Amino acid sequence: MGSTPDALPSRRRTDAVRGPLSREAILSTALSQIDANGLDGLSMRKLGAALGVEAMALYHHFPSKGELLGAVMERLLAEVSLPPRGLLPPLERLRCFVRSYRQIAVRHPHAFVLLAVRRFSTVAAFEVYEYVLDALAEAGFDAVQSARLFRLIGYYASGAGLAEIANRAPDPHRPDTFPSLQRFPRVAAAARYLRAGNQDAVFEFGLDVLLDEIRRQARVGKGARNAGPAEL
Amino acid sequence: MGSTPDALPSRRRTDAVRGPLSREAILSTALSQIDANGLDGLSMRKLGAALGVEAMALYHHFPSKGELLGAVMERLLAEVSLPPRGLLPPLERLRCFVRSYRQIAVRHPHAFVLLAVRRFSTVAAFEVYEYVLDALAEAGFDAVQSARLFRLIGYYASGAGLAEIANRAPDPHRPDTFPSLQRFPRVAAAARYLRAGNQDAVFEFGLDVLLDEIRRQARVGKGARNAGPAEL
DNA sequence: ACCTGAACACCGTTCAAGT
DNA sequence: ACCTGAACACCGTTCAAGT
Repeated sequence: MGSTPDALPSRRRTDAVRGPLSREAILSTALSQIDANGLDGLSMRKLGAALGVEAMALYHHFPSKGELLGAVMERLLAEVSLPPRGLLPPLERLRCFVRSYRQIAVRHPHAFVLLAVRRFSTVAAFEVYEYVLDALAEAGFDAVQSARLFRLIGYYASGAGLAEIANRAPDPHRPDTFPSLQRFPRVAAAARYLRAGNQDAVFEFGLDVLLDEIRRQARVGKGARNAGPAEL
Repeated sequence: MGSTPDALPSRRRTDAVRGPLSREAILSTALSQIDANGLDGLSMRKLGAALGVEAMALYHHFPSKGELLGAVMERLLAEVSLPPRGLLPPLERLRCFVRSYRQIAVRHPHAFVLLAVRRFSTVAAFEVYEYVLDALAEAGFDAVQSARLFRLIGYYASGAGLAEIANRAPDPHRPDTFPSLQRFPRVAAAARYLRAGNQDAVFEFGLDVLLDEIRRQARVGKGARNAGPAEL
């Protein structure tokens, strides 16, 4: 029972992460735990266990669970792709942003809730805001118009992401007692077009609508005579 | 210490709710607790205490906390106003729906998260779906188009509601370390138009855009010659 | 039928202690 | 500096018991 010379190390880590604990290792394990077991499935104790460490060790790297989840958010945001200015016209850059934002929800349905629900004003978030506002500026909008469209784009992006989650995953907290469609003829008729398989198409349709509208607003702003939608 | 004749009842209820526990009383107390202390602030034990009852008594009315929260969702949904068919043209009915859906977020910012995050297929929800799809049908859309626009409206409604929450309430889990605006000139310029005070105006602007687009789609669907937007 | 009380298996977090 | 172990004040839920 004493110290055996060649004793196996008592810590086992499920990931290929070894050596001293790092913020990086903690965050990626946390994210994969959330992906696997949901937000409620993540506890400091289980996260510690997955890293081969006591729960309290985590507090040496993050002051609280809330702060840790904030860092997970930042990590999610880093997945959004923001193609550089020169590469694409401004409205196409916006399209890329909205698409890849929604992809976060597709890839991390449980974790995406964090982005939707928690307010965030971090450097990573501000970089995204700046990117979007910059594209709007290049499209010819002033600060007021940009702010409005910024919000509109945000609504669409987070609404689309949430719909992605809500429609794919069944609710673990509640058994699905599906109401009979007899009483809801319109819902019955639309049901087959509302299935998860159609989501991508619906999303792209909505995105086109959104961008068309922004294009239209740009034309109005410039005056109808020298409208140049081709450059957007 | 025995039974005194005129002993005050040992239960005290914070609400004006008396008599035997009812689903109604539990739900309204639960909602006001969530409004006051947030979703995480609601526990079965505290809810019981607020009702002057042991936590376990609640399980006689709801099988689990999840089921209780589901019933709270239903209650929130009941707040949405759906003016009857004859009273307003279809697109104006949609406007009412989206507006009042967002008002749930304004009135119950903490509880609204439930609606946004959890999937729900209950009778109350289906009634709302049917209402929206019916308005779209009256506006002349077939099942495919209706399904698309239904989703689009849903994105906008829940995105707008969430933005309402995120921008009003500071995050309790995370101290706000606001990044310096020096590095973000566009954000700095738009900041004053993105304040909470402007939210109503931005929302109405976006809603107009959404409905304009739906009107346009309706015209395209009917063929350009007999377009009658006045009736929408 | 409706509620209680004790118990079980969990939480996040604090704090003193180890190396 | 980095981690442990025990402890505190909570959770949701089960189960047997009370009336």
